Amino acid sequence: MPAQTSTRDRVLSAYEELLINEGPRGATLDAVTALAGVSKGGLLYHFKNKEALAAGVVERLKELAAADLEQMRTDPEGPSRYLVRTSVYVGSPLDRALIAAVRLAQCSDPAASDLLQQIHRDWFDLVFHEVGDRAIARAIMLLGDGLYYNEGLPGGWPQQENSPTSGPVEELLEIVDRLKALTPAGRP
Amino acid sequence: MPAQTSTRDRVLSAYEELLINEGPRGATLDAVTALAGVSKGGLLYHFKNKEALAAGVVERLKELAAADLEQMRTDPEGPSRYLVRTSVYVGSPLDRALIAAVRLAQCSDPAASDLLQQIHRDWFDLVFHEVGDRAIARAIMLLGDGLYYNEGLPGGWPQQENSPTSGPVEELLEIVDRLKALTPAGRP
DNA sequence: GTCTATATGTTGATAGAC
DNA sequence: GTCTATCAACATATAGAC
Repeated sequence: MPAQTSTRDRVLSAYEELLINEGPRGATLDAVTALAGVSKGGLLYHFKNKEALAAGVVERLKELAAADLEQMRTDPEGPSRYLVRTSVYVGSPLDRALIAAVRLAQCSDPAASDLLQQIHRDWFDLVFHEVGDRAIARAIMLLGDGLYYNEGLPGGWPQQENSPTSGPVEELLEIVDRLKALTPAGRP
Repeated sequence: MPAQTSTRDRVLSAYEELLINEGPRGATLDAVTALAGVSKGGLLYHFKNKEALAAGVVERLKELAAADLEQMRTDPEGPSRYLVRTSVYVGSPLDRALIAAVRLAQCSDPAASDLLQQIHRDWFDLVFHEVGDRAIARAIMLLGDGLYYNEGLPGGWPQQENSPTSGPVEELLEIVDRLKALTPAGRP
């Protein structure tokens, strides 16, 4: 694993960046070549067409998500808190790959859609196993989803710095704890 | 207000439909003309360019959202329950206009972004006024956001019919009630 | 108000030199 | 492995007939 990123990796990251910031529309081959500092021929040597580029993003996400799932499974605070904690966009490689894949899925990329659905299901399984109640688990998932889309997707519900709906994660984690505590009393 | 939809309205609806189902990429003028059953010249008579088409979607959303906000303000169950209840995508004109605008915002349409942000802020203000606690209000908003994105955006976290994370709204509304009830005890 | 025809620019992809 | 042409396909937009 060289610290020196390969051209292939640079191209892939540039494509991710453009998917995130400009959307699928702006992520043209020309734009990718410009951002990656490579010619069109150079790009197409590594990825024979645009479809292969998208497949590269999906493959990268698959690996990052697998590692993250293991983190979530073994986190000392438990999967629910881990999920919400890590649902605020910080621009990590996983964050970027996830958002890029969401963009691809929005343009009807079946591989991206399938993987995102799988990831989402994996998360739910861990949360459900922890809290024991489907509705509560669902609510916690939605909290995370809302966070991801709100603060991760430029142009979702576009947020300004001090938007009333943004704020510290801690207050949300406290809500998560209360939701978890609600579970036993959940059946009247 | 004729029940017979004008060509202009048909064009606008076709553009919305394509934004939702095919994404901004697939919402080409040709596709719009095909779906609306009008020629390119006919379309461009009503909207002189693509930017005007997008502005038309934003304008339509503005009107629908204003009417919806009034509903939310006066709903007998209160704004929070109204928000979550109506955050499940049912394909209403408002739903469609909202998702279409989200797509536009994702492709860096400033007018769409601004309006979406304003709508989101209006919702939050009502919810916050009802529950009195910023963190709880934020959690309820995120619940709604997650719902919207999950079940409204094709390709978000793509859901199958009986996905573990989908389910009846009622159970979520119960969670909302419990969140609201949490408020007084919220300060330890 | 709606149509056809056409101009102009982009985009994805190929061929072949270095 | 990377580059420079170059092309066919498609997108937006205009002009003008009906």
